Amino acid sequence: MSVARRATLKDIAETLGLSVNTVSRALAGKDAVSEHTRALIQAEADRLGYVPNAMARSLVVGSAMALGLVITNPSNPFYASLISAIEQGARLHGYSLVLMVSEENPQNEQRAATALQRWGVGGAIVVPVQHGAEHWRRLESAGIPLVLVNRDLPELDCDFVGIDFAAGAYRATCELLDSGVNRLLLLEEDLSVSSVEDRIAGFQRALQERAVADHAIVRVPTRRRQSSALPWDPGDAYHLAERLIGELAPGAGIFVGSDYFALGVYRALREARRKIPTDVAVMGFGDHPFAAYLDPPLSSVRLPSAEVGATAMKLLLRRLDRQRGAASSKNVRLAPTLVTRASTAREEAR
Amino acid sequence: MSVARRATLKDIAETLGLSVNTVSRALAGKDAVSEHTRALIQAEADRLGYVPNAMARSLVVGSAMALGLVITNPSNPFYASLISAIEQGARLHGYSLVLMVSEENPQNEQRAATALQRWGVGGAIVVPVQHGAEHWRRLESAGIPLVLVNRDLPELDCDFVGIDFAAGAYRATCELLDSGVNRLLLLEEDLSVSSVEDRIAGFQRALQERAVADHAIVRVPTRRRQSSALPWDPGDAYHLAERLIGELAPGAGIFVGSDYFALGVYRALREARRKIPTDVAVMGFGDHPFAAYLDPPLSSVRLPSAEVGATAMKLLLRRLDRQRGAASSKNVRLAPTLVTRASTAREEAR
DNA sequence: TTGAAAGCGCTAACAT
DNA sequence: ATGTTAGCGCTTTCAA
Repeated sequence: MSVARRATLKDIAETLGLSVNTVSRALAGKDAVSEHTRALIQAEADRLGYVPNAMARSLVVGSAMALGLVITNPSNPFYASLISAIEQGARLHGYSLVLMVSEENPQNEQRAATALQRWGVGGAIVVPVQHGAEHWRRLESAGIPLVLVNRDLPELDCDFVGIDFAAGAYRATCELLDSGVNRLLLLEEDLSVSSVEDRIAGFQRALQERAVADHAIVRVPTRRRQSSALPWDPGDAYHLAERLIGELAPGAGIFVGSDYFALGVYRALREARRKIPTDVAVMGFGDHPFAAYLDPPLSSVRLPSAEVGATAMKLLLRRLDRQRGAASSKNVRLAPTLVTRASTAREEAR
Repeated sequence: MSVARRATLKDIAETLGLSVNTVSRALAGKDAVSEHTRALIQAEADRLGYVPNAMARSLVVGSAMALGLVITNPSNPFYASLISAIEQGARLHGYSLVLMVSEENPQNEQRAATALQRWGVGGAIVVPVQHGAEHWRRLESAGIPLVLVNRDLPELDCDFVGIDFAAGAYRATCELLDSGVNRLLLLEEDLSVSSVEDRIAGFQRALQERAVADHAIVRVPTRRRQSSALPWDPGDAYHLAERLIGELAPGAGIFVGSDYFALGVYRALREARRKIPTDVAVMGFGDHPFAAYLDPPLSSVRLPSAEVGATAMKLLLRRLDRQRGAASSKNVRLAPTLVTRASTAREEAR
């Protein structure tokens, strides 16, 4: 394998007896080049397989046609589809995407911030770990616009796109109550991140409004607490549900923070021979692809993940266009949709 | 928000009355700098919040501390965990990761190849679309090592890491037969990619070895055929299974190309009041997190996705170290593991 | 131990 | 329409 040195503008210029500058302008599609020479240059560039050097270009123009994306965990389906949407947006606008993963680890996140600055990305979309924000502030004051996703950082004055988890949980809880449930359990991860807290808030608001006294919030201990960005484990919910089931009088409802937890709850109920929704209604969160195919199909809260990504990208591009436009920072919260299925069927229909 | 110009070596050098060169060496941790000046320089760098300019550096040294990852679809759980593993590997070795998504579209893939070359990545890990490889050959001859994942490109002489889908399908089929099944159905996507073809080959080999005459391969028409990188849709399998179920005498077995298809099959069987595995045994593929929690728990073929990622990264780093070491290209095929659950329980146990 | 000079590949300003 | 010059921020000779 002969490793040919990469062709440069100079190579083209020399064989054609032109100046580097002319070649640059021709290839950049600028005016002030005769059609004739342009054709010559193009031909020679093709012949040599010329590929412009992005680093040299970026060095001159001061910033790279690259954007950063910092997330906590690409394996999480929500973030996976976020990546999808954001990469697509970047690609369609001619940007490359530098992906960094924090694994929920503040130190990784700091390194990521620095790396993005090193690379001179034009801007970044970040799902922050929510432990300190100096490193992000540094980026901002270096003129690198940030868009926060999913978790806000009040210390930072930048765009934010998230999902209204509280509203989703509120509606889900109402739906459970409307279905005729008289005792409600919330199974939620034992993590202090805003998504969890917002869900709890929404849950509580619904209960207060309807003065439902009989309810409990059960925090599920999770490995995710220590080991960062692990997936939700249905087993965690299963073990907990197994123990709780005895206390569940018929007419109870269980709302879980993730469809994965619902899987565990389903199994526990199955093994205890409790019927869903007759004995216990179940409401999921996330509307994963499998939700509709469980037995019975699981009601769940659908999260507009692709929309979140697209919106974040839109906001970032807006900043990038109106260079340092003093546009005040936006705060967008997209509403989840409730998908009602048999696991929360109304009493009359049971 | 005041946009401070980014500090450079020159800034540090000037305030300290040193040469740019000395500052560079000090910050790069090289010898030939007195401890005293090194400390001074470090202090000043910290004060100014100096962050080295990766583009300038790369321009000089000729290649960037960045690697490329080109995949077809980040939303696919398999690729999601591939991203995870590869990003982690890159990070631990000081590389940044440029992510490009082809969406199974050859044109996108070509653009990705070019973009990677522009950015001067040191190497790339690629899940190719399998429609032409000239653009990849270009990268290789430019001295950018490639590692192919999941789908091989015979035209290219580079490292390959994949999963032995055929072996997985073979073992899964054997397991079904051992469980006492007398008629076998394979539900497979109507796509001509090597993963699908290999699964079919493994299936057929098992049947031939045991001289099982009663079997059929049903290709499931899928939107994925046209619209590229869509997710597997359980509904596709559901609709098909609905129609096929009439023909299934008790003792039949269904092997599906994806656990998502199994979801559809489960529903169809449920609605037809056919018991799993008593009436029909079901074997999945992929061992998604939900498989163990279905009713009955779904036997499936577990794919070592993280291992694939880690191996690919290892091979790439090997190339990167022994610069253009003429090491012959490796061809690694990792074996999937069969996870046996109730959906294929042995006859005697039924 | 430190500095001066050159140059990586490109673009931007200013000639011509 | 084309060329010249300068410089982006850094590293790499080679001298001192």
